[in-house]
Amino acid sequence: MYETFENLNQDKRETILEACIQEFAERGYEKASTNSMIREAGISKGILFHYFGNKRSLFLYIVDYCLQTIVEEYNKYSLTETRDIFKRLIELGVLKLKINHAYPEMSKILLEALLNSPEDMRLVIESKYSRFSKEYMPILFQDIDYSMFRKGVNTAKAIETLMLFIEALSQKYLKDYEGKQEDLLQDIDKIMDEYYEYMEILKYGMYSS
Amino acid sequence: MYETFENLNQDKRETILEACIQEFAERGYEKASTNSMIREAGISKGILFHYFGNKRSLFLYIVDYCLQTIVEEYNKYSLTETRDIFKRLIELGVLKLKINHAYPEMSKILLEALLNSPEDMRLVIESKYSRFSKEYMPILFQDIDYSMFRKGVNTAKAIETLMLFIEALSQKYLKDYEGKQEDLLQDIDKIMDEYYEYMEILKYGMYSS
Amino acid sequence: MYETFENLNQDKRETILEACIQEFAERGYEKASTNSMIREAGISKGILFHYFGNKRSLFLYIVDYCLQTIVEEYNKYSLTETRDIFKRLIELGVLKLKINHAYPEMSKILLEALLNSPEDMRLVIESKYSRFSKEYMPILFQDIDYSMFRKGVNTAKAIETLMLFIEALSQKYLKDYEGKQEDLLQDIDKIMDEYYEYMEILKYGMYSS
Amino acid sequence: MYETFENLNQDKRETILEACIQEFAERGYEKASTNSMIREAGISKGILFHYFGNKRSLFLYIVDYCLQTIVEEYNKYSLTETRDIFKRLIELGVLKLKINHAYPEMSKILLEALLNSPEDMRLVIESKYSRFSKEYMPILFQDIDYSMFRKGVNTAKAIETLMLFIEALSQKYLKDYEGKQEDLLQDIDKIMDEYYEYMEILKYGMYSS
DNA sequence: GATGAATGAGGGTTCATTCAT
DNA sequence: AATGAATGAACCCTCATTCAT
Repeated sequence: MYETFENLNQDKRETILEACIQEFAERGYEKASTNSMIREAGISKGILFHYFGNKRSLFLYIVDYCLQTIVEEYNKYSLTETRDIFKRLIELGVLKLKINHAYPEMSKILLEALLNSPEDMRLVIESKYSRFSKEYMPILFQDIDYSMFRKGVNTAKAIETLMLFIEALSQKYLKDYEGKQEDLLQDIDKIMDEYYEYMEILKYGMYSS
Repeated sequence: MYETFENLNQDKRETILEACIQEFAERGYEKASTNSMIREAGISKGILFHYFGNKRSLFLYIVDYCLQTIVEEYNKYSLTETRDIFKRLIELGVLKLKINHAYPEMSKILLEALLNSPEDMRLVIESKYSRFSKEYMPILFQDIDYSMFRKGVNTAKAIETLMLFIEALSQKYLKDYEGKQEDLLQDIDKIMDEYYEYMEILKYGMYSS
Repeated sequence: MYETFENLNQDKRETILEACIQEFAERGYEKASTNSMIREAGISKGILFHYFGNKRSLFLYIVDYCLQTIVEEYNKYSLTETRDIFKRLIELGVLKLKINHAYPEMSKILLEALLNSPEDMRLVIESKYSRFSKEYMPILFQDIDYSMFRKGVNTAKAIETLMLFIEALSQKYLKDYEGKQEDLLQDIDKIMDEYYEYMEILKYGMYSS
Repeated sequence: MYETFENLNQDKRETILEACIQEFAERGYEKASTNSMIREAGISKGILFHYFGNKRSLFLYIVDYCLQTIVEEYNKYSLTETRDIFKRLIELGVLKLKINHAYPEMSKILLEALLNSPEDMRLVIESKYSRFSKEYMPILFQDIDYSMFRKGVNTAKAIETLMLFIEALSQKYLKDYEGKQEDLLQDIDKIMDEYYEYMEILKYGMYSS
């Protein structure tokens, strides 16, 4: 399956992928129009369905492609060696921010796929995600130096707090920079400083002085 | 505009509003079917468009209605008199949770309207929101006792941190309780306890001991 | 259901029915094109589906309409009072012939509906038919004078033989006159004579001299 | 024409023929999918059309092939030497039944081809049939002992009656045994007895006692 | 004010046929 | 000879919107 498509030369393949990604990102699974895709990609109706069978399979292929691309991107950046969970999470947060910003359409597709896909695709998509999570999460949490937390702090709760917060912060920045001309990357140092500033507050609450 | 609709007797008006709200909440703006609405409301196709002109205007009207309803709900509950920002925010968070849970459809519409509406409506909808924010935010932050923050803490940043966190926490709880049989209200005390637990960690980092 | 359609003025209704009947008769259920129907009837795509919901319902409606028309036609002609099964069957055969020839498209639809309709419609269609058969068959066989059969003839077998034969004969005549300019009705007397001639042979074998 | 196909080795040729026959038999001319055929036959799209030009020609070729196969089968069985038309026809009827049952797909194709093929192929197909009939009929009717008919019986009419009846009877049995597990061949003696029973009735009417 | 019949572009999908390789 | 990628018209069906009544 999909091999017809994957035997295409890179140029054409990317043109098609881009057209599909753009359409799915902009309008979501159900509203995305295969007509728009073929128009944009400059291919015929028939060949799109020859490649992917139907809209559903096309979408799942695109989700796979996005997930793979994004995961590769994550893997490119090895996190700094540190046992300080704060440092790790900040790094992760910033990395996430960068990747989200570098691949806004793919990121949008992946997010929407998880939240708003039709019932019958949800399970499939969730399993794709969990495969990634299971691979990545352990790296994030192994060899944390828990001794730095002050006594009385529920470390599990603390870490959950941190992650929730990082997530929320990412969303905020993405929204701020959405559609703006100037690149988020230019401001990345300023953003990291802000991250640190926010995190310092949390850190103070969690670590022993 | 809309005045023919607003001259209707309350019963009919509410039947129509309910039908539209239900449909928009369930299927989102684009997929929502005006046919479903008129079927549910027991009115004719023509009159719906006579009232609202087109689907877009109908949706904007519904968004307004939801926003107004939700804001009124916020205003019903006067927050406890306190100058402690933590207490205020926890109360706000819980209030938000309650209202979201009490008006799940309206809340869903408002959220989706902000996130997923077509390009050409986004600006209009955002401006509706900001009008509300501008009205509500001051109440939330007037007469805060900033003296409780420990020295060196950027209070503006701290408050922003808190709000981001509350928001993220709300989303988490709503997701947890989404579709579950048992009522969120039954667990509200347990949830408030958890809120406090999380907040204690943050508070410890921000307040002087 | 279907009431929108049935409220149409007779002219338009008949134009549409005719177009649909023609298309279904010519190409069968699955191959029949709703596009051809609307083109022929001069109506829009939307309104056809507004009237009938979908192709399946449209077809069932058409089958009902044909069945009703044909049954009415049968009922118009009351069979001669006779207790001779031969006479009855000849009359019935000729009547069948006439009706088939007068309504070739409806007859074709009804036949095809019974033989070649998709699995999920077969039962529905069969039940429509059986309602008609149950009503009509008793009339055909009540008060038959069985004493006329010669001894040793299995009357059940004999009658089955007759009916099979009549059926086959009908098919032959219909095929002979199919598409021919000259009308079967003009030749009906000649045909009846032939019928009698054939039947005399059988009768001689079954009746006591 | 067709010669590239006919130069194939027998194995491949039969694989392809079988795949096409199966598909045409199962779904009829128009709905038959060339895709299914090539999938089943394990050949490429291009070569199928290289062999046969287009679907229409392919179908006509298949019809020819079926007709030829079935005719050969008829010729294999030489009818018992007898001048009694009844015996001949019973044998023919049973032979027809056997062949229909032994080659259900080819038989189905031939029947459908005659009844339901598109306008523009009907004539061509009918002429193929008639060539066969003209060849076979004389054998059936030569040296009949007409002296056995009783006086006053129009023998031509009588024979036509018999043939029509045999045809109708065959259809009945095929329908009865269609899709049934137990084999028609097992019941063939019982069926022949029934044939005789029916025919006795007719014979009594036609022959001089 | 109120109805709902009517429109037609657009939705995803299938398929015989062609043609560069 | 043989492949199968590519085409595009046709398939049934949906839907916001209009308009005569």
